[in-house]
Amino acid sequence: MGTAKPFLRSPCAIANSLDIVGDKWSLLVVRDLLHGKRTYGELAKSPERIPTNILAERLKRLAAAGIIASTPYQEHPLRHQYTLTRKGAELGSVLLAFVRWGKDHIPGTVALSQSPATSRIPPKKNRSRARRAE
Amino acid sequence: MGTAKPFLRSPCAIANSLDIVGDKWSLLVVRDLLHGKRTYGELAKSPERIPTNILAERLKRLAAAGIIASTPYQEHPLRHQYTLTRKGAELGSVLLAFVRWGKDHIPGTVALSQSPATSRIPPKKNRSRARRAE
DNA sequence: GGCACGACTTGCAAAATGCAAGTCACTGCA
DNA sequence: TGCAGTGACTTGCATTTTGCAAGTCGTGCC
Repeated sequence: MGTAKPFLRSPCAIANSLDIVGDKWSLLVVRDLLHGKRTYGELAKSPERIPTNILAERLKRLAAAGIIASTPYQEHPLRHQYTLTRKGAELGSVLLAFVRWGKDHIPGTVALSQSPATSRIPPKKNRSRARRAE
Repeated sequence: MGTAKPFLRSPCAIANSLDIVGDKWSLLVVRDLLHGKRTYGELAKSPERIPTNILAERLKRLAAAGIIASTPYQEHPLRHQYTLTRKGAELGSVLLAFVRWGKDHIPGTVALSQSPATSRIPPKKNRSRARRAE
């Protein structure tokens, strides 16, 4: 149990943070989640068009790292909604630092302001005929 | 000229920042430079042991992105010292956000406190016999 | 003269990325 | 009733990026 943490590279907090979210996509997923997106489809439609296989893998990785939590919101086709854990939400300060730096030093970039969007899970259009046997 | 920025993925400041430093090594190099390291050898000796080919490539990339500047500090074997530009130094706030997040959420990690080290460029032991023909 | 050392390069195997399809389980409508 | 969507993923590669191990170059030093 209490086996000492192996630390992939060193005990440095920065190095270990980068081992978790140090790639081109993870923080964009966190950004979208902070902005209120919740389903796979919404995440896949972000302007950067993350490849779907990578999105699926990142969601697993981030969940394994305790940054996001996925809870099923419907049983049958089995769909989940993804939300940030506290740990994940606190990456917000890192995102904020990136936004500031980017706007200051990369001409033309903008902060995709978060539109709370109040996106609910699929409007759940009343299923006219569905209902499986049983 | 005034050609519109292509924007690799989107105009988002975060996405564009990640296109520059969004990998496992770049920010560690920036960290070391902020901590006062200046030569290739010093950077290569960091606890994470960055592979030397990757270090050489990252230095080129960061220089091309205007994050670091390399100036020769000796002619003959031709050696450079690497320093952060203002743009690079301002990544400090991003690093700081990562340190805080890492220390709060990844047990056991620490901030490799910056030792100004006052590391000068090699002590320049007076060259006893060097001096090439000519 | 020759070994050692710092600063890079080169080669190559292994892993990650990106694109295009394919699959599964419904939903919607004729 | 049946068939074309649609959302949420998987699977298959081709390409690119890592990472490890050596190799090279030009001295410094004895």
